Amino acid sequence: MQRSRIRRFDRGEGIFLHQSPSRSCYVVMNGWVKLYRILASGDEAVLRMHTRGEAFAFADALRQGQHHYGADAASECLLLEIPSDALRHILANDPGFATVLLGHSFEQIDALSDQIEALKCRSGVQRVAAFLRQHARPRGNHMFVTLPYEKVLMAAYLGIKPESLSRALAKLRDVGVVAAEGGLEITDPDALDELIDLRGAERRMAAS
Amino acid sequence: MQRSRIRRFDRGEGIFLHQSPSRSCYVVMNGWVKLYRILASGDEAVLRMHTRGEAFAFADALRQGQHHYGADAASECLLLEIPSDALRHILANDPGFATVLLGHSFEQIDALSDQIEALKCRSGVQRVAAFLRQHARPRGNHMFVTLPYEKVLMAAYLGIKPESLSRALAKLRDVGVVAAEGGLEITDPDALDELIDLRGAERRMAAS
DNA sequence: CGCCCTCTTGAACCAGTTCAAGCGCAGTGG
DNA sequence: CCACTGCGCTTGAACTGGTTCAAGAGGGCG
Repeated sequence: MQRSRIRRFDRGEGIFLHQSPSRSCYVVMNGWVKLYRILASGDEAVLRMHTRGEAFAFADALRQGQHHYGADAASECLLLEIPSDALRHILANDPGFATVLLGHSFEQIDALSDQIEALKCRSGVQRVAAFLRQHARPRGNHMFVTLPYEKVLMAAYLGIKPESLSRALAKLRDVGVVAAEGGLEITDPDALDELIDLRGAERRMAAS
Repeated sequence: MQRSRIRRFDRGEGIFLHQSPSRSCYVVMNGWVKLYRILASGDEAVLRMHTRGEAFAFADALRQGQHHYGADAASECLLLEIPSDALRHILANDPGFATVLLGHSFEQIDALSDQIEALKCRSGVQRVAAFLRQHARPRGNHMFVTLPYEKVLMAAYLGIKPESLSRALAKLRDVGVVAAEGGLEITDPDALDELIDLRGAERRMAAS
């Protein structure tokens, strides 16, 4: 573990590139990291966002190949950088470590499955609403969301354009999502939950 | 391993339900299996399709909780059913087995990431095209796709409605995808690849 | 034959994109 | 001190991709 080190990244700084050789894996100590791919078309697909306590690039490190995605700092952040061979060394010597990694992989799979579920079945507004619910924390006697990063990035993560995100948030004002000092306040969480579970036909009914 | 057994399922038959207690995991010997969730809205999200040689529900089996998704036979299929505690027993006694499971998990993560990439950046037609390329096999001096299951299911997997899939395939006829005995023939794979990598603005140019 | 099931097609409609303009604000330089 | 610029975000209007609803074609089967 003494071979690992803490590194600081500025907002927007690259951590590693897609298809670069994998030399390390990372644990987020602070801030946000974006995992993404640039397609042949030039579009960027944001695969995952990671924050404090979460790990990434473990799979790439263990397989000793290239990174399966790129990683950028989405905000200023601190990362624990673990060299790939150090990781493999731990895995070979500590039998319990494989189980820890397995557990971690399973959580990733769950998170990705949730995303796919949302992309296939929910509208943009619903995905935004779900995103807000997920990031909402109690504050005083209301729920409060501190937007974790810029809206351009949030939109990319949700699979919509920034303009659509802007319009989605405008619509959510009717359901008690109001701009507040440094974020958004959710005055009626139940209404938000209800909106998230609406199916297509019901959405139109509700809009009228 | 003598505690495992081979089971046969008919097309459409349920294998296990979402949130039912996890008692076994499976390896597909033959046929296709659909992993899905039913949302509160009533919509169905198809998360993954698995075929010969692929495994599923391992994560659920090891975590000893409930299934994180439902599973149905998409076609008639043969599955190797492994009881959860047998799996845990192997994991505890065979140190190399954890590595195998890890590798398997990483492949799942890659597959899910690819899906997210497609859903966030590609149009419906492009996803259909990519699906066909992925399933195309050489046959004579052409590429040929045997459609693996009904189009309703294929559409759900691709995150579009059956009608849209039908129209997408109609559009792809212009790019050399022609109906043939028992499937589709791809006369110009390069054209298909090109279409897959087109970005929004270029798509409209090409359409004219 | 009639029935069901899968798939296709058409027309109206809606969600999200695109392009363009405009606002508020921080940083810069005259 | 204030114009100027760049950036993040919002808003409007036109447009497109995909959905919805409804109708119909074709095949398999009792």
